[in-house]
Amino acid sequence: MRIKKKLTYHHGHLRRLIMDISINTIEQQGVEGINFRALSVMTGVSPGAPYHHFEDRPALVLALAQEGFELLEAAMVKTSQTIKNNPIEKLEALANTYLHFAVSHPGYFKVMFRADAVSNAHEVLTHPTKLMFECLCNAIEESQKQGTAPQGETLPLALLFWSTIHGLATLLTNDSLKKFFIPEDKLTASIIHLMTKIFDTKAKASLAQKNRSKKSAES
Amino acid sequence: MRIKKKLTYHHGHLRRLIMDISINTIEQQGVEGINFRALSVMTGVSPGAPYHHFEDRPALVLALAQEGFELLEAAMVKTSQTIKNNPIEKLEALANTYLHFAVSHPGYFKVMFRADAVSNAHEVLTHPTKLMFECLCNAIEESQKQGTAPQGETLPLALLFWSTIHGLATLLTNDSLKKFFIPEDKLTASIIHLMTKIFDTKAKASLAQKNRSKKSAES
DNA sequence: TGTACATCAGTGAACGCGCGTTCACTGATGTAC
DNA sequence: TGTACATCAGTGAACGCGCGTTCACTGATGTAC
Repeated sequence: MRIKKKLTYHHGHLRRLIMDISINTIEQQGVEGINFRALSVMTGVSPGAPYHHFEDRPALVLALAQEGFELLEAAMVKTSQTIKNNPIEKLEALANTYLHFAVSHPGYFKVMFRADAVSNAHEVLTHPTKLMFECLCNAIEESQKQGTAPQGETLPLALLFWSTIHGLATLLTNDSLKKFFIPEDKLTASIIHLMTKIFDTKAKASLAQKNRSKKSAES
Repeated sequence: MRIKKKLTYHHGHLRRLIMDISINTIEQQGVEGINFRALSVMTGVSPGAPYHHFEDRPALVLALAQEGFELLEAAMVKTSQTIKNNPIEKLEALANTYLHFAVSHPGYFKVMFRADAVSNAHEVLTHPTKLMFECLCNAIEESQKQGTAPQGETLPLALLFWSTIHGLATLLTNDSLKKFFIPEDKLTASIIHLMTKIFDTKAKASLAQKNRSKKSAES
């Protein structure tokens, strides 16, 4: 294996390059910004070349979404396995992982969560998403067993948790917060911490406690 | 004012019709589905006619987003004013209003929260959004004063609340839940209720309480 | 109440380019023997 | 180690249409007097 000569006839990593540039494009212009012709120009290749790696445009979009879901899933699984015996801490770490993924890979995040004809119900997308969601469910269930999350069905709680981190990720990546008021970086971590604390029934009890004593101090 | 004759030379409500059809199109195909030529066909009008009502395609998209934000803001303000003296109930009602808007107007919801060059930082969008967010902030602040929400800064709490309802709305409107597992209609209301309860420090204390007594019963 | 005129909101033909996609081709690479 | 051959991954010219946009025009509507 020698150092790859430049300007070989065979590009060598065209598929990878196309996907990377696409993600970059999506970050700036959204998924509609993806353009096979422009892509061929940017990769220094003829217009037909990309078709040796992606059947058509929708196939590229699907491949990007799939890769995104797999990256996110891998990150969540890894976080999940790293932290043992402390479900609340694990929940907070999972939330941070999710947020960090969205913020540092907004292109992937955008292409993953768009309901178009292509992506809907494709097994290659649903599978990693289910695994990712399982991480949340498991962490919450552990937390419930330990008595640090509200009792009852796990599913609604997990969905609530997912909604929260997904919503924050969405508002961050679509610039809703930047546009309107918020110094993002500072707040994100504290919001996640707040969320975890609110989820934690024990901590919550103490919040109410603090609250009550404060009130009685006032009166 | 007589009944409007059909087939007048002047259409009479072309602008309204174009916007309605656009929203419909977005529901099914996303914002990229909007197409001036198709729109002129669907409204039974020549290709040039829409340009008397919208400067260009981006202007139409902006108008749709603006209308969406105004509708949402109006709904939130109305809900906010309807419920007095019960901040927790108001919070839950606001959440339901937000969710209901997203689910019953997915076209508006989609066009509102997309970060493209057009919509970014446009005053016509930021203004109603700020007012909407203020509804949340006020309700949470009231709740804090009453001692039914965690103390501390209001902003992070409000942002957390917004994230949650926005995340759930997003996951619902982009079919993430439908695709993967969830019977939406049943869960939505119960999740919102759960969220509100979790937010409510008093109710939370009782959750932890129930929890503790259950644990001691087990041991 | 009728007439003149400005303005509004259509028509429909035309322009033009962006962009996805195809195709016959050819140079590079890998593998069998 | 060299040769033959299959396969892979490029080239570059061409096709064609979808779609935004323009423009000179004209019919309808409203208002001043």
